[in-house]
Amino acid sequence: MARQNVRRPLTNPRKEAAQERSRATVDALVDATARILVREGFDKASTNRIAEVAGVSVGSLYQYFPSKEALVAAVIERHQRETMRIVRGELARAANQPLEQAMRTLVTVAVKAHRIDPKLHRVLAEQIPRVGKLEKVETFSRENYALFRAYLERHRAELRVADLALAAFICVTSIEALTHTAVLHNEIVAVEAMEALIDDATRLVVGYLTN
Amino acid sequence: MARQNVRRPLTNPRKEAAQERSRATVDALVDATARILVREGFDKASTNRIAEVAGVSVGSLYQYFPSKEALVAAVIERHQRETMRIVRGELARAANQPLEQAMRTLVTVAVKAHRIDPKLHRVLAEQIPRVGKLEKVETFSRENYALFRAYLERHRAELRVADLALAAFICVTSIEALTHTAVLHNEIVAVEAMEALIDDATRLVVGYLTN
Amino acid sequence: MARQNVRRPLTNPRKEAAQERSRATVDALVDATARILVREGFDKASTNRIAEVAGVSVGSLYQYFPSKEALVAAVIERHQRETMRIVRGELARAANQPLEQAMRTLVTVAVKAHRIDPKLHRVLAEQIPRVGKLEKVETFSRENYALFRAYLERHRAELRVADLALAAFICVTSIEALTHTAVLHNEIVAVEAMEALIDDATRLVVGYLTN
Amino acid sequence: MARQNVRRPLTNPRKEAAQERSRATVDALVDATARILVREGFDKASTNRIAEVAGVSVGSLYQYFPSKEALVAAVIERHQRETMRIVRGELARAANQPLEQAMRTLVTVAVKAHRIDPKLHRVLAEQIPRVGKLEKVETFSRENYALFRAYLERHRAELRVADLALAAFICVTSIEALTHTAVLHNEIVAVEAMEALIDDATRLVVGYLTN
DNA sequence: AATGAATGAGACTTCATTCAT
DNA sequence: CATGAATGAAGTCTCATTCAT
Repeated sequence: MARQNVRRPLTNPRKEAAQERSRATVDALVDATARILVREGFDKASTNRIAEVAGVSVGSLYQYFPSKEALVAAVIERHQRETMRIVRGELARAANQPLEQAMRTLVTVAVKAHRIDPKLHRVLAEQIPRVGKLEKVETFSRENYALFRAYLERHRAELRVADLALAAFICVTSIEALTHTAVLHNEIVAVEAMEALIDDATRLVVGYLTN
Repeated sequence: MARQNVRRPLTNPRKEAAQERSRATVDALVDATARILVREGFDKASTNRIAEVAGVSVGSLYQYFPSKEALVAAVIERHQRETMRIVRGELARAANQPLEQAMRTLVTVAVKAHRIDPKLHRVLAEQIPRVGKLEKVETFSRENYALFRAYLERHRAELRVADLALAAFICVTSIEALTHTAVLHNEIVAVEAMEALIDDATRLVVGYLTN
Repeated sequence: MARQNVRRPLTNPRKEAAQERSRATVDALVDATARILVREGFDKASTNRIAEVAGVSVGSLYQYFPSKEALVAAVIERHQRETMRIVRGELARAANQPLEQAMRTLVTVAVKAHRIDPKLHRVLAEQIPRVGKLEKVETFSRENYALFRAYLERHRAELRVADLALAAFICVTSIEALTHTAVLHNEIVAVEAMEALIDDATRLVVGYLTN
Repeated sequence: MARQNVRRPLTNPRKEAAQERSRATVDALVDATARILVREGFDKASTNRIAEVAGVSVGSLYQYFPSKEALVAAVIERHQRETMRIVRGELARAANQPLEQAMRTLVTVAVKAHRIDPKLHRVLAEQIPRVGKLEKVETFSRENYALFRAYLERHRAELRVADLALAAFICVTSIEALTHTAVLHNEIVAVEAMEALIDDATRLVVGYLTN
């Protein structure tokens, strides 16, 4: 009551604090969503439950996210951002490597990417379609595909494939499927097994591109 | 007497639909489910909607299917049965073909299989995990994998891969992913494009297996 | 089609046969209802289930009973008829017995009556209210009450109670409650225990009436 | 965190209704349930109807009660609590009274208890068995029985009954049945009639216990 | 902004009853 | 008459979202 009359400097520290609190709330909500998604599945992820796990009221949830979809989208986005952060550097490195090495790098990175949070990845892979547009994921694949294609263009001389677009499709799709399945379905994979997979996946695409 | 108390998994159908009228109803329901799944997605497939589209009352739906899941399971099963019917014969043929030809056969069959009802296939692929046990699908993949592996055993002499299990995994996974993605995501694919894909997918696995 | 033209003697044996079959069906239905009521409770007693247990189609059920209520009513009626058959004779005997002996007879008969089908009795006692009018039961109590009251009138000289109506109410209600509770709630009662109960219940009402 | 997963029997309430508005809602729901039970019977007491009569949405109903049964249980509990509040004091008084006076007190209290809300009492008596565990009621009877038995123990010297357990059973059961039936079935009872009943019921048990 | 009580459309399912065969 | 497939009103319950405090 009396509080409202307290003067504060114009560079409002209050606001900053508030902003920080907001960010914390948002994070808690996204965290909670991801956690529930992983531990209990999409169907258990009701907004009330999410808010509860986040230690926040439903009202607050809707202060920051206009809908449940938005929340799930945020989880996806964050997962993708994390993936990108890890992947981007290594992909850049690949750009300057000779073919075989580059392919090995790609495969290795793909495995790494799938290992960031395999369970979340799986849930998202399985339930993303239900969340409106899967644009985010599409975007991601497209970027991968584009980078790969560009690499092929630069190394066209070494290749024995006619249609680079097709070649890119084949390589990207195969690598993605192999690493995805390997990581998710044998959730605990012995290191050696994974190394063998990386070897063979590399040989698969290199052979295809160069023979 | 005791019969009635036997608990069945909720994904099995309820009655065998002896009479003709029954069978028509059951078919209409499965049809309707598939149609809604394809046109409107899993979330719109409420039991009331399904019954409505099937031109039947909800009561009838529950006379034959103990739950919504059972209906989806029936759709899956039917789709799988159809797929199998088409695939099985051709796979048998592949068993006696030389490597390259066999691989081409496999890829071609995979494309054909995915073309049976691509949209349905897509929905099922995306939402099967939600339907109780995905046993049926697993069974399917396993069968494919086993057949493939057996083929490799018989042709071991021609191969340059050490680990046949790994090789089978790589080939089956790649072929499945490539044909799946190619058929579903470019839903209308020019014949030539598909031929090129088949060529290259074949080359991909043959190269991998023999170089 | 041709059948309809077959001539039959006027004393139609067909009809008798049919009547017998009808009776069998009706009995089967009432049996089934009682059995389900006892074994599975009122809520499980759906008309479809009843028909099934009776080995008859629902359609037939409705041929003989206009509603589920009618079926339950039939069960009640039959139970009451059986009870009466057993009880009536003994009650008649009591009419000519001296007070104490008569009371003992009544109590004993009440125990016997409750033992005819205790579980059914219990279910009926608990769920009859739900079946429309409980007239049948009321009728039953009224008859008991009237008989008892008449007995008191005839033995008025020996009694030390002023209000015979009240006395009848007190005795009938107590005997009913005691035997009901004793039989139903200790479903397996040692014979001696029951004898003791009979002794004391007799003493209860005799003392009340004569002191 | 783990708290939420604790399974509770479905007859316990869900929340404690901390705020004032909540409590009002809960009360309205229990009230509405009792009212419908009395006026229209158990079968008409659907959750939607209850919510409607309570002037509340179904959602709110389920916010506080996990099932319809839980609501009925709440009604029972409340009724029992009220009964207890009235009865307990008087029973305590009886403990120190001489036999005849004590019995009269008990009978009088029983009448009073049945008069709290006779119609509700009747419905509950008839439909309680259907509501999961009738623990509450059983508990109640047991308490009565135990208190009565204890009284008999203390006055054993004056009694002419051998088996106190049996005697307690007979007295408690008779008093309960007489007052229950008297109050419920002659819903409007002239005061004198009730006095006469009390007199005679008292004489019934006193005579039994002491002659 | 935060809270959490309240909302209500809508999902799933059952079951007494009807009716075509 | 028998059969059993079909009906659909009605019941229970959930959950995304709103709104008064």
